[in-house]
Amino acid sequence: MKDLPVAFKVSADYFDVRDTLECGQVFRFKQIGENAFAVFSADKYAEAETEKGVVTVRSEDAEYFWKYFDLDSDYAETVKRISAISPLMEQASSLGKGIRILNQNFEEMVYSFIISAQNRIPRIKQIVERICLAKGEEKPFGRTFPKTQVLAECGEEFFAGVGAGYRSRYLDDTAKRLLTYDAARLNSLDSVSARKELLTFMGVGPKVADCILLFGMHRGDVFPVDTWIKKVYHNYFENGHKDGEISDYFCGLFGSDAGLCQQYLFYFERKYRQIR
DNA sequence: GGACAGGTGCGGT
DNA sequence: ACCGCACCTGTC
Repeated sequence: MKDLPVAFKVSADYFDVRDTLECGQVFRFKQIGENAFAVFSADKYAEAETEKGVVTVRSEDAEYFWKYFDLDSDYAETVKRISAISPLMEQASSLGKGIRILNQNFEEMVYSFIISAQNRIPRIKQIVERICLAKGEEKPFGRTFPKTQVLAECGEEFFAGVGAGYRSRYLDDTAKRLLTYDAARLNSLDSVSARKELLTFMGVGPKVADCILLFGMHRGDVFPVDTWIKKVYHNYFENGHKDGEISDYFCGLFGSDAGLCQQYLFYFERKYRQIR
């Protein structure tokens, strides 16, 4: 969009827009140019273009996207810390150092990651897109992600209609529950308690709960375990843990950097080691 | 055709 | 608490 004002410009040293968007934490974005991406979050919109080592973000909501892209955090410092853990972490963080953990909308993350269960990214994107097209508010840049008040009245059939499959029941149930849910109280809890609480939502298991915590509540001390991470564990960390213990194991290993380490390892395994 | 996808709920031990 | 299995829908 030409009339979109420049919100800010930042160095691309620790900010690779493509890697950040494609590492599986966000489902509403699209490539709009060779080095340009459009990003949607809740009811907000931005475009990010990278040229000569500088990322230019255009948006009406500068403050929102500054926080969204986590630009107050010093990733150089974190990468240094993670690199010191082991040669593998040094390699993984060196490859993924452009990835930033986004500050996304809590409710959008809840719905999106319920959809993500046993699903591939292109289809997750497609289902989310259909939900926005059908129930989102129309804006100059496209459609917003619908608010819970709207989703709570859609009914299970609506979600089935957009291709959510057996997750439709979970989405419907969760929307109705979020309607009267105290998210502020959830935010006040530590990550372990908040995780326990999230597990009581239909369709939210350990993996989805961790994704909501990491991407929707900015809790860096959690470690989502999916099939890729299981491969990572068995390939490089095998230490006799059962699947259900892998998340705790990595949290103990990486502490407050766990979430970012997960992203680096995920990226590493997926992009550069596509062996089985 | 069947196995699987960035898992989870459920019923059986 | 810990298994094993079915599950919408696409794709290979």
